Amino acid sequence: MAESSTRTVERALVLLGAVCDAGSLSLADAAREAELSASTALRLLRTLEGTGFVRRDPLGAYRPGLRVVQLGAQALGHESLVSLAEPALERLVRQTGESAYLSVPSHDGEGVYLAMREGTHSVRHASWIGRSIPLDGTAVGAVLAGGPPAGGFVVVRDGIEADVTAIAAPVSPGGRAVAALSVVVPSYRITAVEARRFGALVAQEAAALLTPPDAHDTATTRGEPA
Amino acid sequence: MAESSTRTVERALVLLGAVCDAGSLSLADAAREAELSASTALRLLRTLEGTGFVRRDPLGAYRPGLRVVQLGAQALGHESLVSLAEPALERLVRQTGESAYLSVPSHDGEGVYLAMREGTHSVRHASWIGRSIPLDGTAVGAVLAGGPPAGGFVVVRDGIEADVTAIAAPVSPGGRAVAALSVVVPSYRITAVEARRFGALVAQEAAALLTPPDAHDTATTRGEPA
DNA sequence: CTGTAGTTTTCACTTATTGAAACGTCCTTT
DNA sequence: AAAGGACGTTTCAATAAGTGAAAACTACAG
Repeated sequence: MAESSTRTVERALVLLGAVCDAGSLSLADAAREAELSASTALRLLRTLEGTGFVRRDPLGAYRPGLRVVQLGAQALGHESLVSLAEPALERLVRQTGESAYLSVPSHDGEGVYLAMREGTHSVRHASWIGRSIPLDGTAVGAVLAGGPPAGGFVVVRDGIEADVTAIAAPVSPGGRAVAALSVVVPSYRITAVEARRFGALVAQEAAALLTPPDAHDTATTRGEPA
Repeated sequence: MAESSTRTVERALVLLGAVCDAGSLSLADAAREAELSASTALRLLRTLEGTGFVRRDPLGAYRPGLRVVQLGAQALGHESLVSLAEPALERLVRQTGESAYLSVPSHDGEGVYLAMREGTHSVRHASWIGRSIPLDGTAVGAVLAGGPPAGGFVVVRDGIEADVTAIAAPVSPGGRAVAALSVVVPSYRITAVEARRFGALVAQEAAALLTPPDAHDTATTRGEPA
């Protein structure tokens, strides 16, 4: 039912998230962000600092530490989806000229961009890996949260971001969407017809993503040899 | 003096680190790794799970969660060093044909690879972003831990890894090494003369890395507008 | 010089974390 | 088939450990 969580740890993690989200945060700001008293926030941040998860810059502000970078990079490496998706993103960029993304549902009812490939146009959509995206009113959200879309893909013109059209398709092995491929285009550049063409491409890549039925990373599972 | 740390949080972070290092860990293994009782480990891992820092795979094993990937990717993006170093790594690969790395000292007396560029040779060194490297007996370690090397760079032939020669130079604005650039080559492929040539290249790039005297990322500092 | 905001330390309160023990389950061994 | 072992999970009493108000101290701004 409710969550059996350790409050201290939860708070520390919120703090860590706040620091990472902001990129740089003063103690007071961090405390406010996490709704903690200054003394508690200080203590927790010190712990995070001691373990390398945050560091203080010369002005005393808290910043993400190297441990975060290290663990994140490791995790990204292990994330088989990302490596699997790279070729697909590559192809989408080649075929559409636009930036292509891989995103997955996050734990808190949002989505996260896991990988991207920049488009070739000089005016392109500027987003980035690790960014959270709301599931409401976005193409990615529609395919991640909702059931399988009608034509296999979703087009959202001028959703949360004006002047931008997003085209997304679900990666759903066995029905449930575990990820989304998407292409994001400045709206002025795309017609309804072309959007459908792109949609078909995205849907095709998304469908093909997990079809090669091999066990890709069973090697590193469960402890080491003796 | 000693560290004023919250034990609970420290333990949880150790657990998180263990899971990320292993890529996949059973509860019992994680508990052993962190030297915790099973019940404590379970409770803490549940907290980490609830916040998205770890997730359980279908077999019940713990794996790094999306939050880790997200925060790590964000941090990597903010890490100005990485973006600054990209062109330098690129150039090193072009000039040497070998894999080039950016690494920084970690909090625990080790180093971490932050960025790399793969070499063009078909036989190349396989390492990866986020990997820890000992500071003893490595070229990177020598420049990160020790003072400024004699010729501006360090060559270590067959250090911890046999058959591999590493050439590293420190990025040290104002004396202290904050990072290292390095090139790693299969030993059979490189002569002493060429090693010196590479060394000069690496040293040159390392020295130039932080010279453009501009404040590169003051923009995102300290909260948002109003 | 006075006032406001931030960072840090201290300390008494008590809440929230802890780990041994017990239980059920799923394998492996005999 | 039965015994043994390892794992995941739950419970619960003991107490270790986290908490936040307040005060001290610093740094600015008016």
